[in-house]
Amino acid sequence: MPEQNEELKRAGLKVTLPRIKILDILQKPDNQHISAEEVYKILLEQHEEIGLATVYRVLNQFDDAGIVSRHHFEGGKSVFELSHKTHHDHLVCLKCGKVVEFEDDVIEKRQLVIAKKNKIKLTNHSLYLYGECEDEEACEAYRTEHQ
Amino acid sequence: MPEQNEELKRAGLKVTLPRIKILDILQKPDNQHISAEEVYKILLEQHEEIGLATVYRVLNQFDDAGIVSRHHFEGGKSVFELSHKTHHDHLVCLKCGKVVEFEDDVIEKRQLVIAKKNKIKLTNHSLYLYGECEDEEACEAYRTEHQ
DNA sequence: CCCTAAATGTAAATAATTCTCATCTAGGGG
DNA sequence: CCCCTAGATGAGAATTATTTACATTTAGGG
Repeated sequence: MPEQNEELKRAGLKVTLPRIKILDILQKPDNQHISAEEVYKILLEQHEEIGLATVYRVLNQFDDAGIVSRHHFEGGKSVFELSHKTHHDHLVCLKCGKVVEFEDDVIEKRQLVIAKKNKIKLTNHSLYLYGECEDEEACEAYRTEHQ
Repeated sequence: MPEQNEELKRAGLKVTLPRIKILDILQKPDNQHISAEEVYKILLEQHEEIGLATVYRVLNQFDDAGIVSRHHFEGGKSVFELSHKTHHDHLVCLKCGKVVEFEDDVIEKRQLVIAKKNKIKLTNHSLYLYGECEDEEACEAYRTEHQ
């Protein structure tokens, strides 16, 4: 995991246990779109003595550094995901909570057109599609599995 | 304002002073995309003795009833707007806070395609474009005017 | 190895929103 | 037109998500 340390150093952050552990958690495929609270719970399960405030602080620093990006899904709390991937938007099933990432050039281009038409220079955007899985069985299964 | 009372009755809500006053505020063109706190402040200025809890309750009821729709702009708090208009998305200037509403058929259609491709039945979506006014003077002026 | 700026843990503080509960009132039924 | 009750309200306590204060600890450059 020397690349991890590199990532922290590049961001001007000291390499500390909390940061390594949190980065570790964020890198697990299961933990995409995770909230601060959930990160904290996982740390507890790992018997790491890391405070919730530190989790929030570290996630904010990661966000500032561009290591993660923050999303506001419906329901209030923020969720985070590693941002080394290319830009993408989200499709969320409101029943089972499954999140699908997608990228659509047509939509991206239209956004630029719309912004320009309104004389605004686009800096970023958020697009969330909400719906329900067509396959109800798979949906139900996914939901129970992810508590 | 009998149409207002009608709107409340249709939603199964008793016609009460707080509801009338809040609906009144929401109908002013200046008060599009207003937060609960802001509604409360206006009520105070009008010397109406309406509690903040009531403002939240009423806005939630209006949302449930489809009278308003709720948006989560960046920055945490929810804003509300009357929803009698047709569907539209939002373009927000992060410097002056100006909000432009737009509707784009191309984007709408692409969303349906993307959802279908992922076997999800789309129920709703949120699209916010964030940027900065190209005309900096107008932007600054707008900002100072809207405190 | 040492020193300092940066990081951390704990607990208290904030912010947005919801809930509790005692009191009040809109409006349908008599 | 009055009365009664389900529904509405106000005040403040409670919750939830997040940030801050502060005393203590530690990473890592010199």
